[in-house]
Amino acid sequence: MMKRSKQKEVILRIIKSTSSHPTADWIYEQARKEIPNISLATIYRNLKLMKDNGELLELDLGVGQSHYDGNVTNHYHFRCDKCGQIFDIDQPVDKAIDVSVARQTGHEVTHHVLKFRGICKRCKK
Amino acid sequence: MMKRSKQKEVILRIIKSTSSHPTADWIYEQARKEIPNISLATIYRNLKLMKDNGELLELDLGVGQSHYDGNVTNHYHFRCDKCGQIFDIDQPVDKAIDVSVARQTGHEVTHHVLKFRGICKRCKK
DNA sequence: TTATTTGCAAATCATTTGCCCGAAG
DNA sequence: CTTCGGGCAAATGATTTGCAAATAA
Repeated sequence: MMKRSKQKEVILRIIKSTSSHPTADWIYEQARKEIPNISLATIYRNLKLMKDNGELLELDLGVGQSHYDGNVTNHYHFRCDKCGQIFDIDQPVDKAIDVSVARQTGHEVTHHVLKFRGICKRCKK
Repeated sequence: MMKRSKQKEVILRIIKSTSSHPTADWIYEQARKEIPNISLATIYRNLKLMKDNGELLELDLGVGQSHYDGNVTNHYHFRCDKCGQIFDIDQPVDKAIDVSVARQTGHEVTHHVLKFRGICKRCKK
């Protein structure tokens, strides 16, 4: 019962075609190029729907806005403390650590979120 | 040049004497018991000051308010997706992974933040 | 037709700020 | 004294919501 709409298509296409981990705002600006009167609320509404649908990830970096990621395969991120840019980390996800923590704590561990912080290659120069 | 004040003392004492990873709001309620007319803005102002001073940590769990932790030694956390409670994870911090990511990406990695998610022991029952 | 979705504006919610007063050094 | 910290209320910024009109099924 989820209707498709032009705005949904545009939003999903924008997210799937970038690896820049954009914010809702950036997606909004891009979408406006195709649908000039699209509303920011529509962006947020659809991002949430698609997130709940497993079509994208919401990254909470703890600073300002959320970032969204069209790459739904589990992976880690690095955030530059200077320019704020987010990079994917090409490092295998360690499932064993979840098991280890579950055994140690007695909690049921479904997954973990790992974020690296520092200064990116470019800003370092 | 940081003046000491009764409110600073109270706030710091509250945080240092719990391992419940409280929110600013909870700290506010506790502080009111000792200083009834203390302001929430004062709580936030001092939490930020103390964070910048390295006296406490701010945990951003990506859901609602920030949580604060008087334990400044680097450690991991687990958040229950049902009750929202946060638990410390007694697992050694893996510094080697920072080095590995730095080598692989060329970025300067200062640290990483690792959060486990799932259902806690209590909620699981 | 009729259930969803949209755009818009107003509402939330956590956090921050401006301002003027009181307290610390 | 004189500067910094505090209380209060108003401002902010990101995200959400209510609602009537538009649109997909």
